[in-house]
Amino acid sequence: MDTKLDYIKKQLHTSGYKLTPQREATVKVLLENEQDHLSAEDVYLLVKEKSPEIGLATVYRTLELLTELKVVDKINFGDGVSRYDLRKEGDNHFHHHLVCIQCGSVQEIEEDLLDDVEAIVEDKFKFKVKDHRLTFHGVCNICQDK
Amino acid sequence: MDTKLDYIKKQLHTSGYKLTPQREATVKVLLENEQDHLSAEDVYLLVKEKSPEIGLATVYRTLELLTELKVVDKINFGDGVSRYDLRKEGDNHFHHHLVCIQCGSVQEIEEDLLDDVEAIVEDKFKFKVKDHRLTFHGVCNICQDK
DNA sequence: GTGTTTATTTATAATCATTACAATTTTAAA
DNA sequence: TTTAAAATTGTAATGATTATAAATAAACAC
Ligand SMILES: [Mn+2]
Ligand SMILES: [Mn+2]
Ligand SMILES: [Zn+2]
Ligand SMILES: [Zn+2]
Repeated sequence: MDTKLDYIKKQLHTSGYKLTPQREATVKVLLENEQDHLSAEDVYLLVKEKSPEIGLATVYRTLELLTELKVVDKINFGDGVSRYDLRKEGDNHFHHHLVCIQCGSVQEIEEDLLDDVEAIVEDKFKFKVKDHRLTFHGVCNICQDK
Repeated sequence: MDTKLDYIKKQLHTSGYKLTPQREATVKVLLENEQDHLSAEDVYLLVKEKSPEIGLATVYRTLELLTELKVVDKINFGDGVSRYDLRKEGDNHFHHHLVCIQCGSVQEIEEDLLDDVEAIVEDKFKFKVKDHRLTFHGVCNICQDK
């Protein structure tokens, strides 16, 4: 956990930003809830539990900054809010998601799986791929057993 | 164009809805701008040119209805608005997009390309795929030549 | 056809996420 | 210390979307 925090601290420093107490509190919440897909409001409420003096605007600005630095990915599952997803250290492509249309659960896929598709896109459409967003909508294994 | 309108009319009727003049005007705007990715506001402004008496709420409700019926897909490219994309007749999966991070252009890919990936998802994760969203972010061929 | 219910639309107000702003505090530099 | 830059705070403003109530239009029953 601290290794990851240090790594993020370095990423901030590299771009000329400091890890302020508020930013640290925000990053810690993200690290402690890595499997979730928290909205800005979610993060704000969790940060406030340990640092009640933090402002909502700061959380928004921190998440925006982390998004710019590619520490997190901002994603939208179609409900009205943006959600923030920590990137695994070293990953240069965003991971994929399986959204269940029955129970709403969100499962993650670490494997890239898109090498072939990207090759086609680069070849046929002459499009230089930098990143991607892939979400499948369907029925999760638990809901299938009902 | 009229064939497509009739087809959509049928889809509405099948689900117990009528093609009111307002809905027809909205669908026509979508058909006339098939290559674009219009926001609700965009659609509203275009509809108003020919039917000035239409209300914004009606456009929103119509787009919502068409989304439920899978006549259109609601998509979010990360700017603050939802955009609406007509499905090609008979397509049961949403098409893909190439978003240029330099000029902002959005290119469409009709080919599915995901058969193999979906097979893996269904097999390995026991997830029954119903639909997908795939967007590549990168540099379009025009911007590469600069 | 007349009266009655239901669906739809309209204009507008309310909501809610996000962003902008001005004042204040913290940190770094001189 | 004095000064300047960076960051934060609380709150106001914005802007997209949704909810509401009154008005219209369409479908239905007699
Ligand atoms: Mn995720
Ligand atoms: Mn499209
Ligand atoms: Zn499920
Ligand atoms: Zn471009």
